[in-house]
Amino acid sequence: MQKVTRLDRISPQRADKFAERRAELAEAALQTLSELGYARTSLREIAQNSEFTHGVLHYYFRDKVDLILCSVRQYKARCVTRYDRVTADAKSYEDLMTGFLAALAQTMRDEAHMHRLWYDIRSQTLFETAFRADVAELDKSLEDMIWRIMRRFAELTGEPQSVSPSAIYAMIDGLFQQCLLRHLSGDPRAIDQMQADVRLVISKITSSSEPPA
Amino acid sequence: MQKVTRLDRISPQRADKFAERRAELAEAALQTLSELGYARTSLREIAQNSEFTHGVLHYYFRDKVDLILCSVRQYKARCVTRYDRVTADAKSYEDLMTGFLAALAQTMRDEAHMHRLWYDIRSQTLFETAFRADVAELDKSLEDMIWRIMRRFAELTGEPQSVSPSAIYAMIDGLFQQCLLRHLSGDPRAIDQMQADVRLVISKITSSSEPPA
DNA sequence: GAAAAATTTTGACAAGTGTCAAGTTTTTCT
DNA sequence: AGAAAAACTTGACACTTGTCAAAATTTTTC
Repeated sequence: MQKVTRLDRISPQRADKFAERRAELAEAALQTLSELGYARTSLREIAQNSEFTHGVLHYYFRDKVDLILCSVRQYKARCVTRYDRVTADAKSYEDLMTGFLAALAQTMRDEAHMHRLWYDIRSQTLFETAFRADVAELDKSLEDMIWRIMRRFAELTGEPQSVSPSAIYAMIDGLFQQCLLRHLSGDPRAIDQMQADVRLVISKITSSSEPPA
Repeated sequence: MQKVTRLDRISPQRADKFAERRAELAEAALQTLSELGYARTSLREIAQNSEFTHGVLHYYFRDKVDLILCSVRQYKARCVTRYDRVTADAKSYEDLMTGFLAALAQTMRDEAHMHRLWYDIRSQTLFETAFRADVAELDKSLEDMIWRIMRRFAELTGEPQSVSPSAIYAMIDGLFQQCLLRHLSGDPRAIDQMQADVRLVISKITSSSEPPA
């Protein structure tokens, strides 16, 4: 039992096994967090969503923070390429728009619980410095993801992009977050409305216009 | 001791006294929540930020949820008129813009902890149905507050508003939230950047333009 | 000023928390 | 197969949590 010096002089297959189990437990943590939220998630609850008992968590993770950080990183890996297929496939402005809006709607429907976990963790970051670095990095990755789409829009229209990547991301994120809350509150029009809003905003953003005098 | 039937047949001054203390304790709760965040705020901690001991909280509030709801409502009353002075005073587009951006910056600097509390509570709403109604109502009030400003912008330019109130609110809220995280993380350029972003976005939104073909 | 009511404190409760150490079981290696 | 290492379970610890009832205190009422 050397969970600390584990990565030294250990056969690669051993290390893989270790990492695999870590990933498995991190997955259980994600499941639990997305179900209960950060404030109500306990280690025992996480263990119950896995095949193991609560003690094993301290065999694979230093402490609770370590586990949650691992979970967040794992979450990240899955979602930062979510729209890349859309960008690659689009042949026209309307193509890209339709594809993007469809992808937004789909992830809202299928992964709403994961999204609420993300906003919960990011809010924790406003209080707890422990998660800040990782959350900032993930946030940047999401910004880049959105920016890739916006660059493609600009390519297809020929007009230059005047709004900064971080601002566009923040706005679309705001619309997405608003939709998530409505969607989880049972509003059936939430997704349609978000699609209309995002469409309009992108059209406004990607077209040049003079600011009023 | 009739904390339930209290409002019946009680002299108004008594009821006021009761409401006053409730407000006082709710204020202590706000203080604590904005300092520690929802996940780490306990009733004993709240009591320590007041002049009383923890037991008194159950004299004035049914339970923890009741207390927090009361706090949120109290928070609301203070902030939904934040920008109304700006709207009233502005004589020109640039006037309104400058005033709004200055007000945004000031509340970001002065009340950052309260803002992070708001985003924390709103995230809780994604999991807990208890706060949903109140948070939705407050969110709507904030949307109205922003809309009053945007209507004024439209008045001053003469152009009609094409983006919906909820969409504009969501976008500005997204920019504000992003700034808050950066600001609390110690980024000195966060506020300036937000001001520039908000300015650009409003100018794009309040000017008519054709969506690209 | 005594009785009654309202207010506040104190201390306890059951339940839940993160953490960890001492076992038990399983796997790996020779 | 037997020893050693790894993986996992169990049960406990010190502490915190929301809640509440009983006692102590203050305020009001007559």
